[in-house]
Amino acid sequence: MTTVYDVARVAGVSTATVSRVMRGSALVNPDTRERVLAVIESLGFVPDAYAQGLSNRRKDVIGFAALDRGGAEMDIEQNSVLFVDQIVHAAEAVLRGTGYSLLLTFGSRGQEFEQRVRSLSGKVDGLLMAEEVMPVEDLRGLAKRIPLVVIAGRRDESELDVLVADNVTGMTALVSHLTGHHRYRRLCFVTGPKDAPDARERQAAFEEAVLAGRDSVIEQIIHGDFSEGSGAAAARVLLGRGSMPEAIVCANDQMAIGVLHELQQAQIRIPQDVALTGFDDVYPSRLVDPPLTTVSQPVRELGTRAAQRLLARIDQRALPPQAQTLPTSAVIRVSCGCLPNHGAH
Amino acid sequence: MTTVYDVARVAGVSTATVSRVMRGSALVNPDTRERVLAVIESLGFVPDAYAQGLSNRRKDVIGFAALDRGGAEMDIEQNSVLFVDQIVHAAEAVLRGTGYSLLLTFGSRGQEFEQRVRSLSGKVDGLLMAEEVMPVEDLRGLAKRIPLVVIAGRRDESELDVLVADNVTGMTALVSHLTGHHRYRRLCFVTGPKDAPDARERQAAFEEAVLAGRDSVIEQIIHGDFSEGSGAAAARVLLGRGSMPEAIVCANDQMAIGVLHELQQAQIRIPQDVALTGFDDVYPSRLVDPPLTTVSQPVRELGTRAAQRLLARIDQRALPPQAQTLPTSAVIRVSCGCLPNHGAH
DNA sequence: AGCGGAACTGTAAGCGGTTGCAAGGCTTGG
DNA sequence: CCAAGCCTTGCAACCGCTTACAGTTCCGCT
Repeated sequence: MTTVYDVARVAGVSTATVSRVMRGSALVNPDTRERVLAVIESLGFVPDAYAQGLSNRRKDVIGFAALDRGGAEMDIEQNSVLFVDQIVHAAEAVLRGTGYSLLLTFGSRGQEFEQRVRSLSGKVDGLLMAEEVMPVEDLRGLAKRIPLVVIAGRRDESELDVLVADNVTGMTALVSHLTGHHRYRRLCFVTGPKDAPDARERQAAFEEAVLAGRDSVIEQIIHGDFSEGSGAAAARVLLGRGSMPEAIVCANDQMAIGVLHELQQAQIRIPQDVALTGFDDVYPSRLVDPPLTTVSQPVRELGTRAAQRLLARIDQRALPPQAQTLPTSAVIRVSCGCLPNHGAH
Repeated sequence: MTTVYDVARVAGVSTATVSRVMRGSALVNPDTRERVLAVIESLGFVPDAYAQGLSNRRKDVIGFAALDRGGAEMDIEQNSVLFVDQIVHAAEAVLRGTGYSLLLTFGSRGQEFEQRVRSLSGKVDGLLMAEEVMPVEDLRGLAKRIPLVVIAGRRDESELDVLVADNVTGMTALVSHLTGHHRYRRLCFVTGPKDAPDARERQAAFEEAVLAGRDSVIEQIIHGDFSEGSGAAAARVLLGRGSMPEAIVCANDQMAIGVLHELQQAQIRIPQDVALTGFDDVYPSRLVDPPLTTVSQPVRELGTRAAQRLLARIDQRALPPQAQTLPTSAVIRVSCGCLPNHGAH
């Protein structure tokens, strides 16, 4: 690997001068600059970012840690990767302009992953964390040492920068569409994993909204884990009961898609026999037949704002922690029993 | 930020000892070790990875550069992100076990992006590059300085490690299904971007396969760019002609989905009025109605192998360059005119 | 008692950049 | 002709960690 020393030697100058040229300092004679640039070019010199980082006390790297539900072997369809990936792309787009790059780690909760995140924190200037990657107390500890922004973590965190989507209003609107507009009375809910704050919030909002309806009831709560497979399993539970509720509300789209396929396989028609809804409004939700009624989250916006907030905090570590809540809204398509074109595609 | 010096001072030892404890060296007195560990714990010390990297001459980071067709504002549906994201996840899963993490950069071809990749190369031990991120000559130059593995780049590269899917056999099988089994005669093709080697290969294979059929003809080639929108545009071109071909073959699934929606909007039925196929077998392709006949690529496998190959090369820089070709296969669903359950879902 | 060696620990020299400070060369003005 | 001052450049310290090498200390033996 060629270093500044090599360049300096070949160009017949000191390393200080090479460094000045690299960084575009004004105090270098134009002729010298040219000479050094030529050598850099011919040697294909690229400065070692680690040495620079050590000297500059900044690494120009942002870490991104997220849960990878399902482990290494998961396929895209079994997973909520779409959500995470959109956030990654959004964050990367923000950082791109600023010279930072994104360092990824995925994992599933546990010692090993926490260890990985810890060591990651030595490689970066700041950390973006999606969902509840680790216990809150550890999170607080981390935040003391390094700028940290949490995405879709628990809302009630006053000591951390958090970005969340407002699950409540979206879910409330959705349920009131089901119980009000459609007059469905008997509803089921398919939950997400217990360690996902979003999942818990959606469930709570669902329960509250149903109870708020005059005569609607929660017929059953079925546990899922955000995966399509767990949606299919939930459908099988329903099938096993012999009777369908009037509407099935899922904590995310992937599970709704799992439910959809499993029920259709069993000749149950959606929405004629039972209404079905999701949450997230991921890309595939509008592609399935019938198109899924769901709640749209500003996913990219979440990523964008999180990245911006992190940059701000890196700039100014003393910023008071702030929780930003982004709005969600029900998007009515067909699976709830509405006619096509009501508001779709 | 706390450093080894802080730890050493508090623990009353030298930095060398702290370092030994951190790295689990055997030559430290158990009592001393305990004491140092306690201090590390209480100070929340995490070693600066950059200083470690400088000293160890390894960074434990792998770079990943990919094209981000559509720019910063693209949404997931307008983009081939699904493909890239799957590769990222697969590669990350391989690296995870080895202590490496993945440093991402996306961009669209051009000076600025190449510059970004160059500087990225100073931050990593090796580079994974998806598609034709930069001109081949620059790629060769890069590869001289740093271990590099190209995914889905051009095949004919004997000086680089390359991983490609065998577009030809998949496309050939697909076309012969269309012209043989279904006896379609008049086919159209929607191309991908010119700078994507995969797109070029698929087109060439398509043309060759059609010409190989006795009486089938290429009715029209329509230019697309892998985005769903460009598929819709292609459909509009067809609609504008007044007549449909018998089959529309798209260079990827996203464009096929765009075509599908646009044609259905115009009351054209798939596959009754015109057959349609995609390429890649991304997750949504089985969700659309009708399910898309397409060609399945071992995307995750591509990412996995690329990462493994890169690790091997980092271990042993002198390895002779190698091109690995992974098989693809036609997956027959409904959009080609076959009945459901032929081989689907 | 004196010595060899094992077990620990400390000293200090890098790793490859950056940058404050000082020095050398020139220009300019008195 | 000399001093002052600007422009360039080099010297060397430092960023935080690792590790070769050089002590210390403490045993066990002879």
